[in-house]
This record gives sequence, structure tokens and C-alpha cells, in this order.
Amino acid sequence: MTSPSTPRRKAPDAATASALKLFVVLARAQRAIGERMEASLGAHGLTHTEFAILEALYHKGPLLLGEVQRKILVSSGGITFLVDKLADRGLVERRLCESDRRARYAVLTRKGEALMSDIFPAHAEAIREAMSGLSRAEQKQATTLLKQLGLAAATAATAAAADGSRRTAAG
Amino acid sequence: MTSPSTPRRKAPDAATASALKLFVVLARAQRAIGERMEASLGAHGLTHTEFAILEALYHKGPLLLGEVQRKILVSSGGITFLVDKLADRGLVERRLCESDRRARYAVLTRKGEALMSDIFPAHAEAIREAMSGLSRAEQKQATTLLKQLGLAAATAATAAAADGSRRTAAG
DNA sequence: TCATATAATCTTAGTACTAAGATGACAACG
DNA sequence: CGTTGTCATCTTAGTACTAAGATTATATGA
Repeated sequence: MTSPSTPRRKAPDAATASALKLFVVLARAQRAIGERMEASLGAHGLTHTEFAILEALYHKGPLLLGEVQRKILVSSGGITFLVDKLADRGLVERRLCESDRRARYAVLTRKGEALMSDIFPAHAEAIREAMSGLSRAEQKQATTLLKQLGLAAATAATAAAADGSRRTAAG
Repeated sequence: MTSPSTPRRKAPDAATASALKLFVVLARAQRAIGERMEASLGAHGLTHTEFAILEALYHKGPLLLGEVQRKILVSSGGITFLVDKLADRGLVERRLCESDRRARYAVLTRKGEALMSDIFPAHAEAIREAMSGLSRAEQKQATTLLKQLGLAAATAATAAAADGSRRTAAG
């Protein structure tokens, strides 16, 4: 029994085909790597976003909630939610800001510091392994190309979003 | 008023630094491109996953729900949910399978076909533009590198997930 | 033929985050 | 100084999907 009719579509031109192919391959690569990271972090009960917060605090020290938010690219509600969760686990705590009574610092607790000291090296190693399909030279090449691609794509997207971001700035 | 203490962390070795850099740049590029796609599809009230279903049906013709699911990499509950939504909008309908009473085909309706005829060219154009930060040769180069990277990353992830996928196969 | 294992889809409960909005605080300007 | 505009964080409702499980049907092997 064959499935119902199978349509034929016009083949794209070479430029579009090239772009579509890159799009698909890029998404797949990102997905494969992302899944490895999620598995690795999941073993510690962390989502990648939670980990990103811990990582930012670990490397940069205490940051205002808004600073963290802009660094890891989540919404304002999101940063509240995530810091709440990390605080509930005793990994992060909020501190007052002396110069602005609205603001709060997120600070790693001792427990949070210890966890990061423990898992960051393993995380870095997992990333190193995830990228090991490429040689160092290939990695650098890919980095250069993707940086160029990402900046160009983000520039146009930023222009389109410029009005939108004014409205969503309040989170 | 400076923020509280700012810690110093040991610098990673060159191999790890290279991998970490590629990881960040890849994620950013994917995010930038993804945001452009979401904006483009959102204008038609479609999530990228919904679009992926429509696209698969548009190019391949009717497919069993499980075939669609495996093609776009969503869970079994997810395909039910998404096809329900597309069916509610009259873009897709379910058809019986003569040879297997459990199975269902997802089929584009006339309305769904018309929508795809309308928006697929624009979508392809949007992808072409999103990738226009790279020349055709650069795109090919990036495709080659990322394919290699993605396959290597997915191979190891598949091995690790082999046990897990046995348990999640029921979706 | 029959029992067991596997498969296709649906159902249900849950999760990680977003968008929209609220509240209180600060900045800017006349 | 007072008013208005802007900002930092929190609250609330909502969304897109996942994981786990249920039900029915098919495949496999003795």
C-alpha cells in the first residue's frame, strides 16, 4: 500500500539551495551539541539557562539581576524565575544594591561556588569533546565564518526588532 | 559604587578555549538566525515547529504521524498536539491508513496547500537573506565544517542516549 | 494458533520560559 | 521643587512542547 499522492515541487535556485542547506546543517549541529550539553548539565539538575547564570556569576562575580538578564538573553520575568529557583536550592542569593533601591545583586553562595568549582571543568571538557569532530584549525575557521554569519544575521534582526525591543524593554 | 568582589578564574588551555569560543559563536549565530525565522513565520501565526510539519507535508505529500514526528524530531505527544492545532486551523487533516488501523496520515488541506504556496517562497528568501553574511563559497565551507561537527557530536550523543531512547521510544 | 513483545497514536500532567502588566524607585527637565 | 518619563524587578497568565503512561493494533516466535 503506497501512501497517498506525492507531490513534486520546483527545485530552488542554487543560491537558495546553498542557504537552505546551511540552515539545516547549522540547526542540526546546534541541536546535537545542545543535546550533549543538556545531558551533561541535567546530571546536576541544571538547565542550560540556570547554568548560564551560575557561570556568569562564577566568572564575573556578583551582578545586578538586569545585568545577568542581558548577559544570558532571558526576559525579566525569566531572570526572576530562574534566580528564585537557584536561591531555593541555596546556590544563589539576592543582595541589596546601596545606590539603587530597586536593584538586586545575584551572588553565588558558598554552595554555589563549590558546585561551579566542581562542574565547570567537566563542562568545559564536555564542550571540548563536543567540538572534537573538528581540528583546532577547523574550529577557528568555523568560528570565523559563524561569527561573520551571526553578526550579519543579528544586525538585520536588530534593526527589525528595534521598535519591538523598545516595547519589550520592561521585560 | 562598585559591585561586590570580582573573582579571577584560571584561564583555560588553548584547546578548550578554542572549543568554548566556537560553542558560544555557534549558539549566537543559531540564535540570531532562529530569531529571524521566528519573526518571519510568526507573521503567519506559525511556530517554527508547525511550519516544519507543513513543510514536510508540502514537499513529501501525506505522511504518517510517526513519519512526520521522526522527520522533525518532536515527541509523540508533540506531534498529536501540533497536528491538532493545524487541523483546528483547517491547514491539515488526518486520514485513515488502510493497512494499519493504528496509524493516521497527516495531509495538507487545500487551505494548507495554498498557505504553503504563498509563504514558502518568502521563507526560502528569508533564509537566503539570513545567510547572506557569507558568500556562496563561504556557505559551502561552513556547511562542510558544520556537517562534520554535527555528525561527530551526534554520534557520541546517540551512543550515550542509546539506552535512554529505548525508554523514550514510546514518546 | 496463541502468547508475548513491539509499535502507533492519544492523553495527561508537568516544565521552562515568555509576554504583558504592576509597583516602586530613579532620572530628567523646567 | 514638582512633574513626567524611564527604569529595575516582580507577578501573573499563558504557551509550546516534553515525559510518562494508556489504549489499541500489529509483529514475532514457538
